[in-house]
Amino acid sequence: MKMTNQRLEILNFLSQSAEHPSTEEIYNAVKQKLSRISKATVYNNLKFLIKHDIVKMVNIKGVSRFETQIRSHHHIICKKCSKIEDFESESLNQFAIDLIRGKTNFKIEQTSMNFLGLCEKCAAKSIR
Amino acid sequence: MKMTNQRLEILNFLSQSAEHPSTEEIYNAVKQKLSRISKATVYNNLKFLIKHDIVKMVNIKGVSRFETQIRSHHHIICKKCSKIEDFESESLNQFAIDLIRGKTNFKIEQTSMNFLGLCEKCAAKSIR
DNA sequence: GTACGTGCAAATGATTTGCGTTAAG
DNA sequence: CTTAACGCAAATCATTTGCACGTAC
Repeated sequence: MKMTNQRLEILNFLSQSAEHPSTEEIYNAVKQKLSRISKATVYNNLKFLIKHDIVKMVNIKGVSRFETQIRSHHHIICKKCSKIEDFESESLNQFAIDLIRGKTNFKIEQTSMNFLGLCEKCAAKSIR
Repeated sequence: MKMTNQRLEILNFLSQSAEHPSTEEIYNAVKQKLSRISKATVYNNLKFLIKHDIVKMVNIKGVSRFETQIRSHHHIICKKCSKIEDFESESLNQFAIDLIRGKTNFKIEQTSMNFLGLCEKCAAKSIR
């Protein structure tokens, strides 16, 4: 793997970010450090990092958002404000994988669970 | 709810389709019956049907795909060929929901799990 | 009759591509 | 050196929007 400044800064930004930034947000952030970086480079690198299982992508309302793949975890997403909360449970993963094995011939490599609903704030607001 | 021919045909096509067609595919199929239908109408109706929990959307490699919301089920997706297999398990849903309740204040309304890996065919091919 | 849905064409936004240049290993 | 990565601009693709007209209720 060839390591470039651009790749490093993207990864650096992603690993420090608790949010799940979009391509646009990543581009703007990295631009602070590498003013000449292009969007194509951001796209290329995100694709590269995903292929190498370093970064993970979630699609929320048609927008791609990214995060570093630290450990397998899942997302709890607010339907209204798009806020994402991370959620991790090894037992849930194991439960799911055990269940699937035998039922299908797919070779499962990765699980991605999204739970959709309302966050505390939006739930409070919607009681009219 | 106002029911139109366009809406009916889209729904009709989706409920007969075992695949998970994209907007483009839905448009082409419905065009056979309603030759004057526009893409905007397809988009509008899909959005409408999702809002009313009649249709569900999955995003695979940046492309939106749709299916009728018969029962809550999950997807097993091939990373290579994008083939989608449906997978249903009430006990898995229950396990996940029970686990989350208490850990977070989100009000979960819907669960969506995607399992990524290789289908039988692609797995066989990749043994080089 | 009226609000909502439709078809069309143009606009927008995200992502990809082609290509000449640059830099990592 | 050589190959992968970069930056830029143009191209493509999915989706949205504005608007005049049509139709379900």
